[in-house]
Amino acid sequence: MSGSFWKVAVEAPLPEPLTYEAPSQLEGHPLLKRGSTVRVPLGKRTALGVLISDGADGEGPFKIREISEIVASRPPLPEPYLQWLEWVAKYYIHPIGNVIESVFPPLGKAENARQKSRKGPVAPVVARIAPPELTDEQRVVVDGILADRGFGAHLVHGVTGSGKTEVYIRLLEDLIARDKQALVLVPEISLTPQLTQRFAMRLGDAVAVIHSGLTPREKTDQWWAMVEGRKRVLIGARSALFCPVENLGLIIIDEEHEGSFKQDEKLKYHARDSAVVLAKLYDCPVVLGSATPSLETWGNAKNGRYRLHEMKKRVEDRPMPTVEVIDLRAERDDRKTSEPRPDLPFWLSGGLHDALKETLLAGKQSALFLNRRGVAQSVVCPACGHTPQCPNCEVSLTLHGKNHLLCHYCDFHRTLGPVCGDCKEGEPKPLGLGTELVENDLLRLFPGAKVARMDRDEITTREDLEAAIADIEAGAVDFIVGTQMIAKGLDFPDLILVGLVMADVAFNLPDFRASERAFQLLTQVAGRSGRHVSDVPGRVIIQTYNPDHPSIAFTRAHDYDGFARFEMSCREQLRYPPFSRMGAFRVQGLDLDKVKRAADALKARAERLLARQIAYQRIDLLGPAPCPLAKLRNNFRFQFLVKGPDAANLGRFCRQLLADGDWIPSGVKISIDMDAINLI
DNA sequence: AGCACGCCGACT
DNA sequence: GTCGGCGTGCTC
Repeated sequence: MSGSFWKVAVEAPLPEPLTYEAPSQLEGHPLLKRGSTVRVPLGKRTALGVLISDGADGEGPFKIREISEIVASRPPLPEPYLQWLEWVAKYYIHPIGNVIESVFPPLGKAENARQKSRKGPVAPVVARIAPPELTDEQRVVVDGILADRGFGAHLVHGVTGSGKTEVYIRLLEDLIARDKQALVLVPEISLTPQLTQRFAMRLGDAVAVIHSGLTPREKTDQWWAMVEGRKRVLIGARSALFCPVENLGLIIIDEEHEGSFKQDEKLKYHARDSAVVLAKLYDCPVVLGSATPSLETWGNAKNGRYRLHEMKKRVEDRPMPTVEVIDLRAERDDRKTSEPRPDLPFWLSGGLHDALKETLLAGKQSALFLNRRGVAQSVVCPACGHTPQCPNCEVSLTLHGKNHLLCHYCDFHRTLGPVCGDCKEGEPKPLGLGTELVENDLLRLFPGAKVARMDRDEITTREDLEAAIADIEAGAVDFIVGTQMIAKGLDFPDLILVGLVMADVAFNLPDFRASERAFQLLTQVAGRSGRHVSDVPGRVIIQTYNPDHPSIAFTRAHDYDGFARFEMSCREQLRYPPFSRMGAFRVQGLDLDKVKRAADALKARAERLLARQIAYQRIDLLGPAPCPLAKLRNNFRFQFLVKGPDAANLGRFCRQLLADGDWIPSGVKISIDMDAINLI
């Protein structure tokens, strides 16, 4: 009595669904249908899977095994959601089984997980407050988006402090009134209590929150609360997209330009782009918000694929901060000639020093931004020029504290001896600077001042972050010194001065997006200043060796449009995204020679494929070349880029290129990163 | 991912 | 002589 055959996406790295047989006692079961979760035997164990389609035939080299059971506790995946998962697997060229398992609740044993967690509530519980009055600009944007409830991608381009969050809240209030559910995606780093509280104060207990600080049990609780419809709005980082809600009516992506929406390991999906596809399948709006949209999104807004909504003013007509640029080259020359200021550390210009002092005396707060942690970038021996390197990665070690050398890419660390390990003569000296050094110098320059350092060394847990924010809000801090961590989302009333210690670090990276990232970073950091003062504008001081760099010039003028126009024309000339799509093949392994040969072989295969099919003639091949970080955790890494005008065509090419992996030598791994953001 | 198989170093 | 290290390979 054989039952029907089913294709099942099993939670294992298998490229295709496997075929199983539904035993006769399952025939007629109401959950024996596409989207249901089942348990199946797989090798010597049992695994979860999702039914994809019936009617498969029993042909093939395998002996077909039976589905063990239907996991009835999990609701079947909604059809549009399942279609989305299939799209994700295909587009990002990732095994369907591994894509499917991302939608399983974090805690495997769903049945046990459905009890309440013992800890306090995960989503903040706060008193509701009355809505503020919308500005004219906000009103226009809200009405514009609400005008059409079907699919539409909307870019809300609003300057920092223009009140994008209030726009989101209004859209969510409307959505809750219509009995729908929404996903709100924010970069993990800005998923602060400050932000979630703002939502909770207006939307009350409709809000669920998922972030990396939660235990699996807590995440699972939030997951079920959304899936069962007890909560309406899920706020989370990119992975919140993998919560299969039934009633999806809106997706919001805040700070859509953020690179962290792209996952760069395992399933290398872009949460923003995937969200647009998900919204399309659910026929609902998706809202992308940013003060500095990615050029990909800007291109889509300009060519009419996305609707553009502009907010050019800060709320309550607060002024944009003034931006001053200090040329560090001139500053260095000054120190040789006119009255030298030996009291100042090398990284601090007289102008920035005076501004810091002034702000301190006025009882206000300043923030100094530098995207490098540690005391120094590295150390160098003055006698022989030797710089200690990480033995596992091709990078120099960073100095932390007095004598700790740390690799920022793997967990290698060692103590720095008093004499150079190479020539045994020189005494190693710090080279460059990091947040720790800035902090130390500030404490020396302004005795008694309170300095809060915010970087990954100082802030490791959510509690640390909450404590730091509370300190700053309470006015117990005079200076904030931080990395990226302070660039995004934070909103402090007394913060009126922002200094960028060395802007150059951002745009000297070997990446075609370096200028874009530098502009975004500068603008976002600058936007932290003076958000709550209506009379005097906040102040931003940028120290740089390249005052004429376009990223700086346009930041100074608060001119996003100008920057976008400039950068778009560069991209167009070089046929870089958004004027093309790009996929990055990464070839890695422990044996340099083997890896190199595999990378060359991959290119040879690509060339053959290109020559064989006319449809691929406009695809460019770049490389293979060693990755900018050519050795990481002992793995040698090569990169091979493919570029083409059409996403679907390029995708087909890449899938075909990876179709049979038989030729890949053992010990070498090849992966593909579609629409790669991180080319490092 | 698991889970096995398989072939080389230090231990009762 | 075995215990066990984790490299390699397979799963309907």
